[in-house]
Amino acid sequence: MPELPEVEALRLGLKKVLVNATIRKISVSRAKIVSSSGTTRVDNPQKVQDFITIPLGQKIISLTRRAKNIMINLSGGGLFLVHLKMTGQLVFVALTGEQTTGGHPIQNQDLPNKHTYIIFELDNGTLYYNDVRQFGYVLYYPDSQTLLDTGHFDNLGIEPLSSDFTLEDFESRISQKTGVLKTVLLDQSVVVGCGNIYCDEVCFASGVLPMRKCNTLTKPEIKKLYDEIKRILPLAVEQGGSSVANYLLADGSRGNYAHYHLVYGKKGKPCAVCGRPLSSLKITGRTTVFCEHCQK
DNA sequence: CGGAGTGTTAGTCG
DNA sequence: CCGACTAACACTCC
Repeated sequence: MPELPEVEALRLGLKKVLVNATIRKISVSRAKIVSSSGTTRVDNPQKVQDFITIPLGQKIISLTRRAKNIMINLSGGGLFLVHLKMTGQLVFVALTGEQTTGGHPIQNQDLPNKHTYIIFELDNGTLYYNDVRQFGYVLYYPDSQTLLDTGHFDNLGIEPLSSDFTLEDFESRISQKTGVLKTVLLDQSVVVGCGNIYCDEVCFASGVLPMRKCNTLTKPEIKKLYDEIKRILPLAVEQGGSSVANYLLADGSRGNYAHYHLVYGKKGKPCAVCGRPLSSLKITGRTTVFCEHCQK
């Protein structure tokens, strides 16, 4: 269930092993995964047919990312768009047996397994797409313009890891908003990349309560939120990256997260700063954890 | 066993 | 334009 740092760490890990690999064979065992995105999911035999035939013989030339989407770009100009949603995983098993993975926390399990829906056989190994809840998708587009024309990226906000993400930009975006902070941070049309974990972590690190209305935030509070987004997300990419590289070293089902979370999943546990028990509340239907004492 | 909850996000409705 | 809610689906935890 990856947020931006996990997706970026996965991209960086896979980039090392996938670039220059040639696609030999593709199998799809659940048509809707490659047929359509969104909530109305329809099997489309023609899309499956194109997906498993057009890319054959092509090389993977690069892996890029927009928000939580990974693009696998092919030598023929086409590309795969991957969104892992809640439980998607990509696992690459090299011919040497070494594994590179990321996304949903990996269980020790056979590959392929009952949640494997796509298998890409490459000249240097095999790439598996697994997805327990099947919300994610891997779509093939003949070129990047066709992807843009779908409007898939139209409502995405600024990339927090890019140099375009400036304090001025963040301030102008957030101060216009009337909603509560957590909801706005979760809203991918403002700043992309924060999901339920990083929203809570950023709010805690910034000393700001997640239920604050955005238009009541002071300039120093906005600056602090901005600084913490710029600090925490790249830090998490690094930490994710260190264990994405080789999953045999990862500590089982908990995966690579949790080591450095200060509030997520810690309701009732002592605050890392003041020791008082952390509180919890639903905001926009999402469990939110915070410290009543340390966050204002 | 039953119901709630899960790192996402599109779509719908008032 | 908003916010609230739902759906897509499988599994785990009380």
